[in-house]
Amino acid sequence: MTETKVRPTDRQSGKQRILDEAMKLFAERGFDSVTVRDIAAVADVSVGLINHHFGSKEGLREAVDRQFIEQFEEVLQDPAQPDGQPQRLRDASEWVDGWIERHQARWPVTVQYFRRALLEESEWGANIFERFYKIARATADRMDAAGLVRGDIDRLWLPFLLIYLEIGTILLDPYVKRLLGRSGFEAELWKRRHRAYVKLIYHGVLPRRSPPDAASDPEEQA
Amino acid sequence: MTETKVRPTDRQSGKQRILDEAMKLFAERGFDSVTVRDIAAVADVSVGLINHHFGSKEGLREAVDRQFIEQFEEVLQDPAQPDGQPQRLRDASEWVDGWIERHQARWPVTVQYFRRALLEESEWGANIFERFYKIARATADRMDAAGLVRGDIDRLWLPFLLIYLEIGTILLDPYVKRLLGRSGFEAELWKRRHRAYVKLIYHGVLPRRSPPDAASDPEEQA
DNA sequence: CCCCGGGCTAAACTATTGTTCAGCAGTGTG
DNA sequence: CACACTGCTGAACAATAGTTTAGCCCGGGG
Repeated sequence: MTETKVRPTDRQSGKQRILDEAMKLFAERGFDSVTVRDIAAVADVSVGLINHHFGSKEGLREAVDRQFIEQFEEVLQDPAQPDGQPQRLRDASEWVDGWIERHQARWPVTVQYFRRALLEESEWGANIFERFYKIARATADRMDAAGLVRGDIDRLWLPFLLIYLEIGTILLDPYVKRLLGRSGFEAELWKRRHRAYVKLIYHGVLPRRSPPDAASDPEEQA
Repeated sequence: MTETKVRPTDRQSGKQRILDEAMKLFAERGFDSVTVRDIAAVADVSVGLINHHFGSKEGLREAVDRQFIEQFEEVLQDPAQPDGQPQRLRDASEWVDGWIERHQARWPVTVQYFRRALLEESEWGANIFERFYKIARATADRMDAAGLVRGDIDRLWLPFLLIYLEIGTILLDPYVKRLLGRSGFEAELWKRRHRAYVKLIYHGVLPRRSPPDAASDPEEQA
């Protein structure tokens, strides 16, 4: 056996390893599908240590959630956006995208964890969604106040549609990956997506003037 | 005990009840979080019957998946859209929305199950996503051919953005429900959302002419 | 009438999984 | 040197959950 074990001093504490590996596993497979023995194995600690530090598996979940939220909060106060809310939609989406990029660069697992939290409808997942909503809503309101939103646009749904575009990207990325062969979060693809996103929201897809052989407004076509 | 038991002849077979109740529970809590005893309890059968009919819990999952796909396929061949692909985006989204409405009206669980399927990244969930993609892609291509898509629109991302809007609605509905107090799939809200969705895609949110006190193109603002 | 077979039950059985606990190794302190 | 403290181990334990099995009920032939 050529053990490639790192010497104790070189690696973080067992407690931290448990936290990190548990987060990975929960993100990949979901809480119930992961056993404490799985975690102990990849974290290279004994099963007992988990309960020693966290009391129970449920306690571990809470600790992992806490760690995630901590990182998340930290990033929400990102210095790139210091004074309150962004002024324009573009800023907002850039801000959100930037968040994802930074978040993902440092903790690829976190995006996955976020995905699971939303889909599993945890209480704090709902809180995070609500924060997204508030940001989207505030942005839409501000654009509106600046006269950047047409009168016939539905004020109720606009913020949600913005969120769907943003979060849909996160939730469905695994499938995009299958189709495109690579993640939509790879730098190049991701920036391209961002531009498409901003353009769609501002201008829609229709040509400014009527196309050659189509009625002026396809919505009104028979 | 005033047992309100339905007489055997009045209700469907135990096998079918297991199938239906398992689908509900899997949809709500996910496969691993549901025990065979949970299922047996709500289906009002003995634990043994599950393995009797399906061999194992895994066999039950496959049967439930099969039933879901069956219903799903059935609906994909919906007579409302008999001859091939829709011609215009509006038709496509109406078709998809209509699908959801009918699907949800008859099997509210199905939407939830779909949601879970996407989360758990099952093989057939990926297939369904791919079908969504093909529909969205074909629609975008057809609009493009009809000259309804501006030249500067990103052809790669457009179909995905359409999907994000559609599927985001499904995946995030639980949270919308919390914020709005009711599901985005309630008839009135849902139609409103649909109009907002179509309008956003066609025209974006910007006024056609420059607003009073804003530059003509906010993207080019400093 | 007997017997067969399918649908079904309930208890027993087994494997898995969360939890507990007695104790070991290293470190620092009086 | 004794002592305590912390991080940690791993076997044992208990609860949970999937599976197996002997057998009941009942309707339909032979």
